[in-house]
Amino acid sequence: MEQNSLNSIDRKILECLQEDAGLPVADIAERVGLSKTPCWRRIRHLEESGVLRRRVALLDRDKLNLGVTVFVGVKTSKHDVKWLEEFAKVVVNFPEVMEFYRMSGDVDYMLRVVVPDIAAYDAFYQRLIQRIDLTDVSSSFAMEEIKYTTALPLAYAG
Amino acid sequence: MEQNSLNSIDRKILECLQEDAGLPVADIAERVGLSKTPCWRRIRHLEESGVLRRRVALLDRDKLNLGVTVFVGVKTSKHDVKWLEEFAKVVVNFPEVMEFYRMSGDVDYMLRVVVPDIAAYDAFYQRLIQRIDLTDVSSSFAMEEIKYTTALPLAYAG
DNA sequence: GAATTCAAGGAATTTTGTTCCATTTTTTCA
DNA sequence: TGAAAAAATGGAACAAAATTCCTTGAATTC
Repeated sequence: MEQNSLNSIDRKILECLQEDAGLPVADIAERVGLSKTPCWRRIRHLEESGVLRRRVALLDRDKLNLGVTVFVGVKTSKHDVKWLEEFAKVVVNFPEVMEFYRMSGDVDYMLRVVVPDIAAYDAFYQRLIQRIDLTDVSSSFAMEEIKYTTALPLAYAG
Repeated sequence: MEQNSLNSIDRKILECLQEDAGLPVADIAERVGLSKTPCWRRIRHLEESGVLRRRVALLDRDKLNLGVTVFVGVKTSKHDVKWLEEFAKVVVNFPEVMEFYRMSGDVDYMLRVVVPDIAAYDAFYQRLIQRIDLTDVSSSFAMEEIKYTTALPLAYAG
């Protein structure tokens, strides 16, 4: 029994839901060539197994006056666990920080920060370095968002 | 009449939906202190005005074997419009590219790429440079995703 | 302060989600 | 190979949610 691996129907279902999580089950069922009951059960199974994590609303950045995206690179010499945990905790709690990664290579951490304007970014920056001691921080501003998607590339998914 | 600006109820509604787009209107209504009809109308209005763009399903990267995130910086000397459009078109069409920005400063473009493993990233990279002539490309690998959210910081929103 | 516009809420209706059960298909294993 | 078991399917019944309708209350205008 294939407990985990997705077959082509499950993949199609996920593709649909990545595009539009509000699609009625009946519509999805039709697209994937099933009737609604088995389709519904597959969706529930995908939820239970955790493949389908959640459904969220995506808002318009510009309409909400949040047009500025900044990528922040952080280099640090302090590599002790305690400092790291503190650092992570502080950063995670800023709602302006939408993504936060520990990196290999040039920078140690990378943040994607969203704010209304440069002034707000500066304010954010001040609040950040006030809470944690950061020496080497570099900020790169995005001039244009050419693509932003939450849809994972399922072509690979096995 | 305040055609655009959100009042505190609209913001609460958006906060709810950014967290869980599947929440029944009745539940949201209760949380924001309205009955379902006016709450439903506000949601529809937010949709119609485009503030609420869409509802999507978020999947589990690891469970789908897509654990590798790479940030790709591209520098280019070719700044003519034609090349740029071609470049953008090619990049956008790669499903592995989840984010794509034109940047100020050090690099001209930045991509966030999601793939199963390093080998798949290399394959992606080969396909990319095969399609467009890129000279200066740098790849940084994320070791750990500490935070990833699609929820915009609405504290600012006016 | 009356008229008008706008937002709200309860109830009815429609749509969609969910369960139930019988049937078909697939898999297992003798 | 073929019967038994397991798993998946689909239609119908049921439950829950979304959507509409209509009336009432509040705010704004002139």
